[in-house]
Amino acid sequence: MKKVSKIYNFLLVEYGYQGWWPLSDVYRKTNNFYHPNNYNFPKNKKQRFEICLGCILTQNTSWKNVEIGIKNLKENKLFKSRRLLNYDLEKLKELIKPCGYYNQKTEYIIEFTKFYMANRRKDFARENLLKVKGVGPETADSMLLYAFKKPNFVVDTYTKRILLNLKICKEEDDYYTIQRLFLENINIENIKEKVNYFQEYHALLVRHAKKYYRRKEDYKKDPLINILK
DNA sequence: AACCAGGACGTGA
DNA sequence: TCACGTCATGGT
Repeated sequence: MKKVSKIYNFLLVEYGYQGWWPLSDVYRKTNNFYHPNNYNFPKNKKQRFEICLGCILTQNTSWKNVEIGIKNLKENKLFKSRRLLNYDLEKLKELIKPCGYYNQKTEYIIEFTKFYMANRRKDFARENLLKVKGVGPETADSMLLYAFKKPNFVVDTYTKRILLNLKICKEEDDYYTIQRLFLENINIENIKEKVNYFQEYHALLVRHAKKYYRRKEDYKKDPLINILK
């Protein structure tokens, strides 16, 4: 099935490099979170930690909202795990409030940070990440792919919505069925290249979905339908 | 002004 | 396992 690579090629030409994962201090002067066609991130521990927290904060929430929370955290120098754990709980909730679900997310972030500190010298195993309260399959894969550069494919609701519309998957397909579709239809050997590819692919799918998959009446306008014929 | 956003958890069946 | 309710702010 060459559909997987056909989709990628089309999206890349259509939208260009997306520069994920967005980071608050990439281009400080322009206040731009993105770094298109530069996969050399994270550059340090703070950036890695910021990505992990961002993965939790963006659960079922627009990135615009998350940006506000990220800025709040950054202004208070909270991308250091020990400092975050010692920070006042109610103040922390206030900083995270713009991200929505702020009570849960504050708890999730604290739980994750404890895990993060306890395992900082080891490699984060996916199964262990999933034991952390607030870290599900997508969040775990996002962290592994963007913060730890592991070749995992991130499946979000947009991904399934697109594949359903293109009749590439079925309604009853679960997370891992869809993930396998991508993992098994890529012939890139080099791990580094594979990571870059998966990072870009997921970002492109999100970009594309924002254009054609917010309202149902737009689904049929998706140019990918014709591309795959 | 309703509707939804780069999900995950807890519950009951 | 699985369907369903819940969590919540900010943008369109």
